[in-house]
Amino acid sequence: MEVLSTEQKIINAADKLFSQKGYAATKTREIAEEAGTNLALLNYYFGSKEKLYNMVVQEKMKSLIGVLKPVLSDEQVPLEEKVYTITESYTTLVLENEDLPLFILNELSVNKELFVEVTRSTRQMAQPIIEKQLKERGSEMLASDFIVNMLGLIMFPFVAKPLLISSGLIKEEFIDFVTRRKENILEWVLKMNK
Amino acid sequence: MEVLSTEQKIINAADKLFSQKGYAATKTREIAEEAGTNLALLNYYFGSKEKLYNMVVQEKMKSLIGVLKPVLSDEQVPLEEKVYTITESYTTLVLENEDLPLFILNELSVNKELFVEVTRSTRQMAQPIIEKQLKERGSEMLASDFIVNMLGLIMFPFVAKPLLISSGLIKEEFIDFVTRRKENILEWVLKMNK
DNA sequence: GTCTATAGCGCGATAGAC
DNA sequence: GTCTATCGCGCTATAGAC
Repeated sequence: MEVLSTEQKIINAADKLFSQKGYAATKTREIAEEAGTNLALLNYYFGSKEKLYNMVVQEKMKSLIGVLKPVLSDEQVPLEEKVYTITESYTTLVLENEDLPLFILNELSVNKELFVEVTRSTRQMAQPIIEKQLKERGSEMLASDFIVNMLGLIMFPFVAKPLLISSGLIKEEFIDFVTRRKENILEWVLKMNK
Repeated sequence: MEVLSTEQKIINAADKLFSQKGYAATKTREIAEEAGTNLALLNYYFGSKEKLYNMVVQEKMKSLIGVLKPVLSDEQVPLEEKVYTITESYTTLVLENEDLPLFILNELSVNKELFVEVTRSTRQMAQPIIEKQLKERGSEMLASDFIVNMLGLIMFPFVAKPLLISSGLIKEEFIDFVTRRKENILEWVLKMNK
């Protein structure tokens, strides 16, 4: 039974609420209540709502984008292994944090400059490598299509989860659904490149 | 040169701003200004911010989900044609309204009950048909995977557009990118089912 | 129908006691 | 470090003149 500091409790509460509802719709009083404390302490520790938010966003972004770069841009790792590794780690990561993809996409659509450095350098490193590896396999697919297709197959069920649920899928089935997909994505991606 | 009524100008402005920034972050004063009028008229025509919002959401949802049901659940339309038709109409629709997918997904993730009727009936009609058509082609893919894969390949580039832009893609290239993909998605989907 | 002016309230932030 | 009480701004909504 771990005891969290008030500061950490506020970060956790903010993380949860910002992820679910976005910046504008989340009230600082709600965060404080969710953390079991009060508004004054939030400002005591973080100075303002905006500073607290930026702290949460930075953390989240690192966890999501940080996975891609080293795997994609490593010339020693064959395509199959890239797809397999990224499918595994993203599915696991996002299953534990299901609001993360939509949160990041929203953040990016508002604050477009936020992650230019990370994403641009990832692309510059990875694109030529992927392109070469696709050619070696005799595929004519573009590297950008390859990456978008792979990420789409992995992530789309999570961003579209509310649609799936709304159409009748129940919560437990959703976990089964994405877990089963994990086994198929490598096969699907390879077939598309044939 | 068409002249719009004040009421219609407010709807258009609300549509634009709600889609870009969401409900909480959009101020009624902004909407009024964007529409070239004032706050009082907004309330005169629509009663409240919330009522105006609901009007916008209903419209948008119909335009997006309404495309799927008749095509997917028509037994006379073969799978190839389904993929082709949906790819064409969704790509065109969303190119003219790029914030739409993310907007709908956000709306659904907050207000989960909103579209249960449409989505549930679409699934109940379409799932058995798709399942049968997949079997006839000798594919062992599940209907749910088929639909998620197809929609993911079509829509994911749009929801991930900020990421693509952030990684270095420029605006004009994005249009080329999704237009070129349109030509390939049918082929990709068919290969996946082999 | 359209406007200006303002009511009324919820929000983020802070003062100050403990 | 933690709390209660409160300030002051900016928001939605409305009253009332034209």
